[in-house]
Formats: sequence, structure tokens, C-alpha cells
Amino acid sequence: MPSGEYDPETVEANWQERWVDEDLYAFPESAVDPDTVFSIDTPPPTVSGSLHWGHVYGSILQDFVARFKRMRGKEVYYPFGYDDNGIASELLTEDELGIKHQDYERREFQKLCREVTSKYEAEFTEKMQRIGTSIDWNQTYQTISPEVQRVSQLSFVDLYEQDRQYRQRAPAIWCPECETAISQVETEDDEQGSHFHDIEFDVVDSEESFVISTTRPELLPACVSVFVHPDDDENQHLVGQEAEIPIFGQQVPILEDERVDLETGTGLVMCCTFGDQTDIEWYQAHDLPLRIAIDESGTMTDVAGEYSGLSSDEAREEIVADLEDEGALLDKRAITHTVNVHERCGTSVEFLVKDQWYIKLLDKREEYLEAGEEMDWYPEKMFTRYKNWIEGLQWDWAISRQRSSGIPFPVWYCGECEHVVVADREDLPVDPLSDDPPVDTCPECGHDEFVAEDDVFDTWATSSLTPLINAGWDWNPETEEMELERDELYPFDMRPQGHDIISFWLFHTVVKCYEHTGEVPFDSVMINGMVLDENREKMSKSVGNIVSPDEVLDKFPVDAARYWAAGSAVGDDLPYQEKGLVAGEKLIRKLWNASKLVESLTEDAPDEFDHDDLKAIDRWLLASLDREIEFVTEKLDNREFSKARDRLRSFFWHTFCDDYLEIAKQRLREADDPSAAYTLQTVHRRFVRLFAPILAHVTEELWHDMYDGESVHAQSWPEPLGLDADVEAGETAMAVVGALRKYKSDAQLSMNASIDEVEVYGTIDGFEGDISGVMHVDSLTSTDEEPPIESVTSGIDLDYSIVGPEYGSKVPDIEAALAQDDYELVGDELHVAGVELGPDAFEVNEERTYSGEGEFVETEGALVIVKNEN
RNA sequence: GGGCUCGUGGUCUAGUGGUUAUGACGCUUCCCUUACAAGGAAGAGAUCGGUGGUUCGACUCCGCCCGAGCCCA
Repeated sequence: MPSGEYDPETVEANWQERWVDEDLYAFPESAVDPDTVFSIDTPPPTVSGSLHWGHVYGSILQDFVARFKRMRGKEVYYPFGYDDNGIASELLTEDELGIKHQDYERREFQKLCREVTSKYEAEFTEKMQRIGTSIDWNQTYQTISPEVQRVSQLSFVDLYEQDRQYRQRAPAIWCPECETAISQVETEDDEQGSHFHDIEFDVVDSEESFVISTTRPELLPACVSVFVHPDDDENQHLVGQEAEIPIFGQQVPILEDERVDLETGTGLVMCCTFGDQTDIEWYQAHDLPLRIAIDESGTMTDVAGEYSGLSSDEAREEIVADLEDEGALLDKRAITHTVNVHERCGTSVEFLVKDQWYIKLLDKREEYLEAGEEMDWYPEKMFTRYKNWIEGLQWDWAISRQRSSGIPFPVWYCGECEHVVVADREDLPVDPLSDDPPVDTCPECGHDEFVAEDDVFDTWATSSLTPLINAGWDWNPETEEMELERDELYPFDMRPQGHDIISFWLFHTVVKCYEHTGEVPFDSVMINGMVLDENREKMSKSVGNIVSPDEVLDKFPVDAARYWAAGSAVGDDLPYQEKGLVAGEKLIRKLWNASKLVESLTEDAPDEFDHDDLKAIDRWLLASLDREIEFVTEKLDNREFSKARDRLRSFFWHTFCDDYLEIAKQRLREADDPSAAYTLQTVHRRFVRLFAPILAHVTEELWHDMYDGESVHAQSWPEPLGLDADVEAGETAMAVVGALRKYKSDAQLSMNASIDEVEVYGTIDGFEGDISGVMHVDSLTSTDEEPPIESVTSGIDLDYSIVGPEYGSKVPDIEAALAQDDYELVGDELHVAGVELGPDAFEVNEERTYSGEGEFVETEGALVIVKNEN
């Protein structure tokens, strides 16, 4: 029985513990009907980092859906993944144990990683449980586990056999500091100081020469062509000729391409293997040869002739000096320009040519776009991000990473003919560096020595498999097919995702799962926005405006945070604001206090009551709640949490507490009133369930205290009762109560002061007693008759939705005539400005005055005359 | 530099062609009415970022500009 003040600190912790202990949210073990399953594929957070407020926000939104769907009769599959595979965990392990991963075999190092991260996993679990989500803690996985490694490698084998992957000598972005290849998304721009060198090039078989400005003279030996912009009239005549490279002497074609930047340098550009991204594009577009002058350690190769063996920095100095000697260096000046750097270490990247594995994307752009279209997007507008990403794709997806730790490619190459040997599925996971290939000799050439692939997968190659991990995707040796152990989960009903990572996490997941199963992995996607600080600015460590979950939850109940999280349209960014949480706290308190009152009033409430015997106001309240239920259900179905929350709060607070409860209280205290008691309890039970997905803890406490001892989260969602009621009379009655409150307020009377006499001109049939009871009216009469007041026509209001389309440009004339009172009312028609408007098109505005005894109050649907001696 | 999203009282937010713009927080005044004063009642407060256009009519649609965020270069 709810009594005293609500104590969220104790109550919330208690329920969180019990929910986990009692496995309340456990997904059924046995196979279930896919039609009644609601499966969620949650993107696993990095556990080596700390749980931040953005995680909390995203998780709460997921939980709203999970709890709502559960009450709607679904078996909800709500798993949790710990992402501990990746550089962050590796660095953490090295730090904590004071080791270097290079000193260990991969498997050993991964084992150490698992040990270190398990501590962080436990911490993460605790924090996730503290926000009261209904995750099924029996359904968890670690991305570093051997099982997930197996899925990753199975994915590779499957895509390889489907010919969706290829290995190609291709440009790779290389970080010389980290000695690893990185993806395009791991680079960022940086302004750096450098020097422009103006170098003179001779045109072959001509007296002519031209000048190129370059920041990278050490790339002269790598030069394969010179480019001119198509709009560059001055240099147009050079196109088609050849240029001779100073010092090195190679002769290269002069070509035209619109990617030449006319603003920088001389408008003529040399293309090398590879100075920047544009060089790579030119290499691909113009089918240019490769001249690799710098290797991956930054050392000059044989291509550089006498400079070979020097570091690229040394080579630059010597080449510049030699150019000067030859008279080819015309000028050298300091500039700042934008370079590509590795986002982790800030080192400017190199472009190398390496053997890399790629997943094909470009050839199926249309299909992947259609896959995106097949999913329901909440909100819809976020689909454009997915669409734009696909339309802008210029590369296939490079999945090779030249790192010594990570999940290895299950591949060996023949030492003789480079034939690719892929591991057997039964043997996965394997590490080619430690394990033998599945064949003794090369099936192609019979050679018996193999070279292990030493690259590892890009972590996204694993992160993009979560639906398959959750659904138990594996090889069935009997049928020789890939199968889903838990077929009923797939495709997943919902995938939550932050809007900042739609382009790679979501996209890559769709692509991979689609290729593996032939099905789009998600029926729907729910996109969450970012959490901003109080000033609507992005949270960042460097600015120091990070909000930590512990800090917030020490101060506020979780339910208050949950109320706050429901406060914005899904997909929109949401500022963290304490007043939002304070508002939540107030609602929790209101719900608690109202429940105490309901409890005290409904001790004798009948479980059953013939709806035909309901009093008007009870019938009215139940019918009004029906409409609210329909609204709230629809909004939650559409992930419009904010609308559901606000409407429910407002109906509960104002209609139920302020209007109905005040009346019911009086009725029940004055006499036995089974109709009121029954209604009060019925409505209250419904409110507790309606609030349950959002205010998960306080509703649970109330349900247990007041009702059947089961969890509110295991109850079914309220269905409308389908009662008929005179809704209009009820609303008029409430408006009359409002008018009487206003009268008392204006007269500075207390709300329980009595009023002698009230006359209501309007329909309030059946509500008279309720009004007089709650407002302490000694004598209340109501009538449908015309009130004893004088009406003066004060103006005409047009209904523009009718007048506008009908009269178009004549509307201003009509308005002008009305403004000058130049019109005539003929019967139910309005004659104005030469047109005749029907009764639907306008409304006569009347000013009412009352000169009789007492005071006249006008309200929605009724006119009220108050006569009071006091 | 490109794409997408957002801009509404002091603050947060609803509203996507119909003229009196929603609600909450805060503010002012009044009211201790036996669930709740962290409550109730009343009230003030917005030319809907700027500008130009389409339309009888624009917060809403279109162009440009400004500001913020995200992604990409």
C-alpha cells in the first residue's frame, strides 16, 4: 500500500535487482512463433570506454519500445553485446598489464584482452542495470569471444565463395607512425605548414617548358603524368604532348582532367604514385602505370635511382638541392595547406600500393538502396542519410588491416603461385600464423609451402554481424549450408542506431547480412539523436561539458531520466536539462500521491460493475480514457514518445487529478458509490499500465502495492472499453467547473467556499450533482433554454477554408467590407461585397451582456450565472 | 567546399497551407481545499532566425542569406 513519500532511491534499486534475479525479461528458451516475437538488434557499445549519457539516452529509447511491445503481447528479444574487439581494448590491455601485443601470439594476447575486458564488462553490466532497462541478461555476447571470431571468419568464407570479395593490389592509406593501413574514415584534415617548390619541366620534342608547384619534390621519381584543367586555355596546347621529369628523366603524358585545382599553384599538376587522394582517382580514371618510389617504412625504392635507400625526408632535401644545381628549381616559398592525417596520432598519411581484401559494394548500389527502402525508418527523414551515403560511394570496402592483433583472415597463399587457400568452416576460428592450412599441397600447382595472411579484419567487419551473432548463424555440415539457429529472430524487428553512424555501422550491417541471408536484416530502424549539453552544445571531453550518468543518477530517480529521454522527437538531438528531469520527478510524485488517494477511496471497490449502471461522469471519464489510449498507443507504435508522454501526462494530471478525482473524492466520502469506486480503480489500473514503459520503476512499485503482486511489465496493454458516453456534456460540465473556479479565484474565495445559486444554460445532463458537489453550490439549475441575456453582433468570422478556395482574389474585398460593417445578414446567408455566403462559410460573433441579478460567466458550451450573497 | 538536419515567448518543445501558434519550466497575483504548496486558480510574455518570392491566405511551400549540429571532402 503506497504511503508516505515515494522513495525512489530504495524502490528503484530494489526493482532493478529483482527484475534481474527473477529473469523477468527472459526470452523463452523454446522456439517461438516469429509473428509474436519482437527482436531488437542492439549495437554493442565499447566496454573499455566509460558509459556516457548518450548511451543512457539511446538505451532508454530502446527500452520504451521493448516494454511497450512486451505489454502488447510480444515475446521481446532484447540482448546486450559487449564490444571489446578493437584497438581501444588492446591499448587498455597493454596499459593494464604493462605488455606489448607484439610479444605474444595473437591467441594468447586475445586471451589476455578477454581477461582485462571482463572486469570492464562487469562494470558496464552494473551501470546498464542501474538505468533499469529490460535487457535479457541471458542473451549477451562479447565481440572478442572465439564464437564471434568464428562468425567473422565464416562471414569472410561465405562472401569469398559468393565472389563478393576480392584481393587486389590497390592504393591503401598508410599511417607511417602506427605502421598500419587505415580506412578513409579514420583520416581527418589538418592545416600544416609546408613549402611550394616551383619546378621547371621540359616538353618533349619542343623548346617549350612549363612550371609545376609541388610540396612533395621527393615524389618526382614517382611521377606518371601531368594534368591540365579543361578550362585552362593558356596551357591547353600542352595536352597530348609529353613532359620530361627533371633529374629522373622519365617521359610522361600530359592529360586533361577537371579535378585540377586552378586556384592553387600554376594550374599544372603532376600525378604521382601516390601523393594524395586525387592521384589515386587519376590512376584509376586514366589507367596510369604505378611507379612506387617510397615503401611502407618511408624509404626510397629503386625507382628513385641514386636516391634509393634514403628516407623520404632526406631524399627531398637532396632532390631539391640537385634541382637547384640543374637550374630547374625556380622558386621555393612557405605555404600552409590541408593534408590528410591519421585521426588517432595526427601523422600525415601516405598512400601505398598493397594487397588488400575488399568487399564489393559499388556493383550493387541499387540493391543496397532498395534494402534501405524496405526498412521502416523512425524518423523517416533519416533515410536520406543512408541514401546519400550510398549515392556518394566511390570505393569498395577495404577490410584489411595490417595490425598484429585483431581477428585474422582465415587465409593462406601458395608460396609458388599465390593461389588463395581458405580455411575449412569446421576449423574456424583459425589463425594462419599459428595454424596449418587445410591442404598439404597447393590445389593449383602442387607446391607444398604456404604463406600465411597476416592481416586482420577491420573491426567494422565484425561489428556489422550482430544480427547474425544474435540469431546463431553457423555452418551446418550436414546440409552444407549456413543456417540460423534462431530463425524466428531474423529479420530483426528493430535496429536502434545513432544518426552519426548510419553511414557505416548501419549500412555495413545491412550489406553484410543481406549478402549472407538474402534478406534485409531489419524491419525497422530507430534513429536516436545526440545528447547535447544545457546550452545545446555538443558534449566533448576537451570542452569539459560531459555529463556523467553516475552524477545524474545520484541526483535524480532513473524514472525522471526516463521521462526526460521521452522529451524529444526521435532522431532529433536533445539537450540535457535538469528542468526536464525535475518535471519528471514532479510527475512521479503526482502519480504516487494520486495513487495513495485512489487506494484510500477504493477499498470497497467492486471488481465487476455493470457498465449500464455507470453514472454519467464515470462513463464520461472511461470513454475519454479510451480516446487517450488510442492516441498513446498509436504514438508509441510510431516511436513518438514525446507525444505519448505529454498527452498522457496532461490527461492524467488535469482531467483525472484536477477534474475527476476531486469530484470522485467527494462522492465517495459522502456516501457509498460503487460506480465511482469501480471507475476510479479501473482508470487507475489503466494509468499505471500506460505509464509503465516510461516510468518503469514507480509504476512497478504501485502495481505491486495495490494490485495483483505480479509485475506491471508482464501485464497486458489496456484496450479501449468501447463505452458510449455523452462526451460533450462531460466536457461542458468540466468547463462549468472551470468557470466556477475562475469566479472564486476572481472573487478571492477559497476553492471550498460555498456558492448560493448557479444557473447553467447549456447541456450538462447527469453532471449537475458533480458540479455542485465539488464547487460547493447550494442550488444548481440547468436548462437548454435561451439565456436571459442581450446579444449584440460584434463582427463576422469567416471560415477561410471554405471562403478562400471559393472566392480567391475576392477575399480581400470581402474582408474590407466586413471591416467597415458593410454587410447584411439575410436569413442564414451573409450578403457582402456582392457575394452571398452560405451558413457554413461564416460565423456571427456575438457579444453578450447580462444585466440581471448575479454574475455572468461565459464558458465553452455553456453560459453560467452565479448568484452569491457571501 | 558538398550533402542532410535543425532554428517557434527568457529556456525546452508541439504545430507541415486556412488567419486568435501547443504545452512545460521560469515569472507575476491570489488560494494551506483532510493525496500532493515540489499543490491549485488566474495572468503577463512570441511580428515563428533574416530576406525575397509563390498564394485569396505562409510558422508551414520555393529561392537566397545568417547561425547550430551531423556526415562527407
